[in-house]
Amino acid sequence: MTISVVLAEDQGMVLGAFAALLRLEPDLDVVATATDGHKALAAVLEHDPDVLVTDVEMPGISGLDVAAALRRDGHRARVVIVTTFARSGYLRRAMDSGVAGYVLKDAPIDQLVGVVRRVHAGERVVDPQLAMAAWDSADPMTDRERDVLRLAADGLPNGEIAARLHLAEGTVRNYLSTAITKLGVRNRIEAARLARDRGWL
Amino acid sequence: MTISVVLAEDQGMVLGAFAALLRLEPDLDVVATATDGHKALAAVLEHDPDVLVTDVEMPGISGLDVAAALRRDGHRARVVIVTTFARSGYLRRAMDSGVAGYVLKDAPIDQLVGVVRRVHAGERVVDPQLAMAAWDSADPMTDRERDVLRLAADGLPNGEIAARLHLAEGTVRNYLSTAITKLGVRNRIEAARLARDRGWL
DNA sequence: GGTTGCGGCTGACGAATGTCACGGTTGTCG
DNA sequence: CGACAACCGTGACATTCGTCAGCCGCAACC
Repeated sequence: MTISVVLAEDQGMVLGAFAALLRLEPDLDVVATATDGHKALAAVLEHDPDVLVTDVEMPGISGLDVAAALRRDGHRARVVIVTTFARSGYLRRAMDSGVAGYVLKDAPIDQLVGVVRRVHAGERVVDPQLAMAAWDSADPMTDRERDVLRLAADGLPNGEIAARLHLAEGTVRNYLSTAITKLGVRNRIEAARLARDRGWL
Repeated sequence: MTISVVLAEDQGMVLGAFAALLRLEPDLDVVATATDGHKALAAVLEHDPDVLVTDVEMPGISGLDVAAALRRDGHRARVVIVTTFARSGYLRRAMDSGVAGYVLKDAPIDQLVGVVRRVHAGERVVDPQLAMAAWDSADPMTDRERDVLRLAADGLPNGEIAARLHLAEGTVRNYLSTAITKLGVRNRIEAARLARDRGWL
């Protein structure tokens, strides 16, 4: 019995390479591919595959959002996330979204096929060293601090951030200040870098 | 007659997928793979391949640096750059380094094989729409402005930037100001984003 | 030789950012 | 209930950042 797979990845060349590779496995059947989150979701609904293999960072909606949507609708497809960086925040959100597997693009290629099979067999598979890292790095920021930092990271000045969030400018400064302190950095730029690297934005 | 290829790419899974794919072509022979710039350079020197296919962004030295080193030593290997983003600054540097081919990971997978063959045949191949973009987007910044912006992008405050470059703090502020004006943005954060996206840092 | 333009460099000054002390609301626990 | 802790929100104040006017050296050009 073959395992049907939908594959989503925004870089066409990588998508093509992964697809070609999975097709070499006799027990796997790549029934569709997609280059963004919306198309991935549509492809899953249309083809009802056993497994969805998806990148996190894609144009439009992310792979994590697709996983959350499938879980909400009670869809049977099991989701494997394949991503570039070991961002522990992503892993946490992935777990909350009921993702079944989490693999790094740094890993050897054989892992991908193996994880697809194990996930289809009912296991939940996470890169072990990544699972460790997720524990001791919980996001210390509050929702408001995250909102403000997200906008600050795009280069918006405080005044504009305040306008968008309907806050006083002093309030925006204060949230940024607490975020900077909590993260142990010197200014908004370093705060944004650190938070992004950890997957907290 | 087969074309011998060395393949360099830091993400193990992508490297494996590309390698597997190139090996499917009867006229291509992948003689070695590498996961960073140093290993790529060593592999080329050891195996003397016809073509080196390499990513730009890798730990240690970049693919562009490898290309420049090979050119300097007068090595016969022809270089194909495969990269994620259409950063026109990279393309410019690639051309200066004597790179023979430049492909985007967004492109379909068939292009990679095609470009390797065409490059081996003596052609110089660049994604056409990318070549257009490179023309009208020359870096308007001076060397000093670039130095300062690079450090500012890492979140260093002006005082520390000044110390590292042996400048007065006012001078640093001024370079950043001119850079911000030239790029047509509002502050250092937006300037850093824009310059990075264009490959100017 | 004059002058025109560009890049490196600087200090002064207004504008934005970061810090601090504080009040209001909500939820939890003894 | 009262005490406590956590988060949201604000204005005042010091620090940092961004802009401006200007000086120097150098190369291009008539």
